[in-house]
Amino acid sequence: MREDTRSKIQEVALELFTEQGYEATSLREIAERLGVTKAALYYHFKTKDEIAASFLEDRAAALSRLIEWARTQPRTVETRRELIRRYAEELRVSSHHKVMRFLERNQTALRDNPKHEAMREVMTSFVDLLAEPGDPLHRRVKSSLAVFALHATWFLAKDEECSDDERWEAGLAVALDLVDSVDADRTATR
Amino acid sequence: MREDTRSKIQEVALELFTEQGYEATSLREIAERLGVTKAALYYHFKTKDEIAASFLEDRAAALSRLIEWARTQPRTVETRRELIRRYAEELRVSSHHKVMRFLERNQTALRDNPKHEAMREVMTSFVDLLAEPGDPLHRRVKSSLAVFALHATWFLAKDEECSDDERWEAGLAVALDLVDSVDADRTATR
DNA sequence: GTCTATAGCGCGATAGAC
DNA sequence: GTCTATCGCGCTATAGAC
Repeated sequence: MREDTRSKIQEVALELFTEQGYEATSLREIAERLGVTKAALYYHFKTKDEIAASFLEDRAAALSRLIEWARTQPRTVETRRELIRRYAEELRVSSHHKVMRFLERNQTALRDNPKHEAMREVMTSFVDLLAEPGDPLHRRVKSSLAVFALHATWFLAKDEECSDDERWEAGLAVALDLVDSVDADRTATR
Repeated sequence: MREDTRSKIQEVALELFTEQGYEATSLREIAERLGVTKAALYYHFKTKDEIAASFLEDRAAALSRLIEWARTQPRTVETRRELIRRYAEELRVSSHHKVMRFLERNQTALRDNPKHEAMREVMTSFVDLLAEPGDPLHRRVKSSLAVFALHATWFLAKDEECSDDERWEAGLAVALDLVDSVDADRTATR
């Protein structure tokens, strides 16, 4: 119950940063929500940016592990399908989708955060694994959309008349479909 | 040369809001870039929010006209394909893609701006036109991705080794492909 | 590990001269 | 239509007691 003030700060900050925006959320609000003062936050994190960096770093590391795994595999459709499945699972079981939504909604505000830059690079590597080096632009766009399809199902308005599981399944189905479609196109024009 | 101070403010504001973020851009920066003072901006716009609202309103109106046209047409694949083509053209020839990029990167900051809310609603209507009322979730996700594909080609890093025209064509090709794919799926399961 | 108190700054916005 | 000057605020961050 002592040291998890730190993780409670992260949890509340992630929620407020996402819902109200990073810049629009003051440390006073975060502190108030936790029943402490601003000064207490500064014991756990040196700056406001460092709070954001803390969860970006965590998720970038998780993504890196996934990428490392993929690099040990042959560059086939099967590997790509499995990569999509594993990433979809990561989104489902961890806070990953929350962090991605925070990122998506605060792109400019995080512009100068080094961990944001690191996260962008990892995402680029991830998307690169879904395409072949020589693929034309339209295939690479489609491959990016596969990843975006997985995110979109978490980002879309929660007022749809369906459960999180249904949303997750729909996103996965569309992503796999896109990977297959890119592969079919590649085979057809070989 | 007189009244176009107003449009110069809009132009500079749109660029800075997009590159640095809405909240991170101060009125002082906009004024300095134009060689005037903050007070001059207040002659043309009552508040900072009103500057953002001014270009959101303009593009929401353009999109509404497109939607009105589509509503006079039969709900067929051909109409949907033409709708996608017309929207792609709007993105290409006007400032529309700049405004959409600004929107995409400043979602939380614009949260309380009424014109942002209006824009969201218009975009929802637009995506709804691409799907049938009874379509399952995965088809609606795919339809949204068609629109996102058009945006993505403008939003993606400009450091790709290709021209704006090539990017535009790739986005259009992928978007039309998705519309066709949704229609094929609909026909197959009828 | 959390508190009170405050420094120091830049912001959006306004008043009123020209 | 643009200026100078200024107000009032809330923010990040720090100092130092407990």
